[in-house]
Amino acid sequence: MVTIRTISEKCGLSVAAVSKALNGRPGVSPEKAEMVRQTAQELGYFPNAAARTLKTNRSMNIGILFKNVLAHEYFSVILEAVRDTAEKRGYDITFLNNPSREQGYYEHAKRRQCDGILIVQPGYGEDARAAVRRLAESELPVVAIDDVFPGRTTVTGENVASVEEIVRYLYGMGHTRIAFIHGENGDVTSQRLAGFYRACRDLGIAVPSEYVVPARYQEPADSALATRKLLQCRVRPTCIMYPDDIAYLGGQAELEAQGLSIPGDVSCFGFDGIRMAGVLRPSLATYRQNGWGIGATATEQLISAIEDPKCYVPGVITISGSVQPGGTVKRLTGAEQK
Amino acid sequence: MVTIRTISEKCGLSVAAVSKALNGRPGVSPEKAEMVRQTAQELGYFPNAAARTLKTNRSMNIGILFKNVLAHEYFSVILEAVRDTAEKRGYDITFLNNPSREQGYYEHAKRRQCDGILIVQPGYGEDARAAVRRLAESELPVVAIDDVFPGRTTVTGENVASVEEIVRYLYGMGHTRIAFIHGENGDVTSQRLAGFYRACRDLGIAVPSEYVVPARYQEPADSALATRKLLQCRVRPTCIMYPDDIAYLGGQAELEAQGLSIPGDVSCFGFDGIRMAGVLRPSLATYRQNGWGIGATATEQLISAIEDPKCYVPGVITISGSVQPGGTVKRLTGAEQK
DNA sequence: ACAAATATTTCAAAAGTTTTAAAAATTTTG
DNA sequence: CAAAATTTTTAAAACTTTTGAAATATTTGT
Repeated sequence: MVTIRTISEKCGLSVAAVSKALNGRPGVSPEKAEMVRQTAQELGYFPNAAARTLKTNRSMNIGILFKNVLAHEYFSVILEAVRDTAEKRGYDITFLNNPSREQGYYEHAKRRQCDGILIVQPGYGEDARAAVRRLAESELPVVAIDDVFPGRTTVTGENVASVEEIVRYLYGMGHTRIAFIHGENGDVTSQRLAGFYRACRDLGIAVPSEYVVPARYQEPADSALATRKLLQCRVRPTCIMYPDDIAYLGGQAELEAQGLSIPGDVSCFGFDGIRMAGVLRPSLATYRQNGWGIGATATEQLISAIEDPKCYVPGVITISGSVQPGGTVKRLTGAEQK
Repeated sequence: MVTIRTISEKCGLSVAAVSKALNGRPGVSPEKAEMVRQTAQELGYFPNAAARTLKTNRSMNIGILFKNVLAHEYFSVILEAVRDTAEKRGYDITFLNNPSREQGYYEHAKRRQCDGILIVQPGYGEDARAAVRRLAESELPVVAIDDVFPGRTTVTGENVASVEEIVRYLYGMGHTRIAFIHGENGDVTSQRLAGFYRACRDLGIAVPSEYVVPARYQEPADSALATRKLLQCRVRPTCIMYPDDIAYLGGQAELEAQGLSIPGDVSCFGFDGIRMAGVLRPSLATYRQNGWGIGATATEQLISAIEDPKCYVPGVITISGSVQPGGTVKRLTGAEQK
């Protein structure tokens, strides 16, 4: 194995000099530094991360909580962005294991000397919840995505403004009877609901309570059921907003089963903007989340905080997306609006 | 920081004794061992991975090549399986960075002391290809998924048999005019083609050359175009097989645009069995790959090889999936078969 | 040219763990 | 009960790197 010592012998220098040269530290003459780099190259030297970590207590490693979410394209994109950003800054990423009795997230992170932690909303149960809190309350730099912890930095997609924007868009297309099928309880959902109510109020749109129906994210069956309920309203909505693009598929199936056409009879709007949306026929109008931006920003924030704790600003950073029009929303004529 | 030494002082033992006790090594009396474990627990001790790695030259870390594939559900599932399996065996996983001039996959893996490497078919370009080969030819244990390297273990989904099974299924449903839109060149595609031709020959199905059309994986637009071509055949196929489920969406759009119904006028068959397939209307008949099995098996193989090199058996391990029937395939009556 | 200042290089220690060989304590055997 | 065998414990070295202090060499000002 070729180590810093091998190089030092070959160059007739001390290991200290070699270390400094390799790290571009002052205290070694330019010629010798060049010579060292040259030799390292020839010998095929690469630094031993473990030794470096042991000595410096820095691992250039970011721990990441990421559970059961890979199947959602939104999270996949976030992960790609995290990976890409971390790589550019010279960091590796390590998945933190599911917490067990003898080792929680925090213990795992410490054992691996993680320099910081990224919490990407894991589908955690009650037990894991405690382990997450332990992490959030630790001395480690932590940045969370789509989840808020006191005193911590959070990066999240627009939730209030996005739904407002959607409602405005639909209103602009002539819709005033807008139904909203929303996801299960949580910060994200309550914010989206707030956005929905606010936009409706601002635009003077009345919202019958039966137009707001609960369902779950990523569960087409729930949305199918919710859609059926909506179709039974005395005054049928002209447009239905779904919790997300996948959930929309359930609504689509239900509408089709009832012999209704999209957007001829009912317009639809998704959320997330996954690739599939543009491929469906009719293409799904949706709100395109900037998953890449969210992942990249969170990672940048975390690394900045790692490298200079003064950079750590607790609070929520919101990354906005944009309405992506599609064939599922029909422009209503005056007559249709009634 | 609480280290092995802290424990040794508290227990009045040497650090060596503590190390042995903690690792369940012989040479320390049961009572003292218990006492050490107890104290470690109380003090909240966790071993320093860097120090351990430095000394033992084992990192309990698996390097993984994984690029640009997260957006495909098939690969997401594989990654989840890898993660889960590695975790159960006490290993962490580290993404290997994109190769740069000064650091290829191999260098990164060595720098981080990875104990073994998992190559999950990355969408690599020509330059990365060289870095992959370097890895595959290294002394490190390597297991590849869906790609073959001489002298290495490969875990892959069924490619020949799967397509044979599909054709038999379609034949059983009364189809004999079966078209195949296939993905871009590569081992996977050529195997699937081989399976297609073999099954057709065995069943006595004639395959006009115009029934086999090239496209790309995960590219609906390609498949839309290919579908249009197929519809221009003098004798129109009764069923079209697509490269994958996402690609099918392009075909679906094209057929709809031409005013043809699925499966009334044309039956369709996908590949991969992603979740969406069951949610579409009509539900997509597809071949469900056992992504979890592939990921788990590959990881098991790799870890076995790491822990006992004698376990390393070069060759291809095939994990089979299964035909998943769906609404896009119509059972043809005698008359329709013509 | 010489002391002072500056730049370069080397030395030695340290980080936390494992491992080996040797020492000490205990148990078994003749 | 002493000697031999076995078990338990200890001390020290090693793994590779970084770092601050000490030592050496070089340059500058007078």
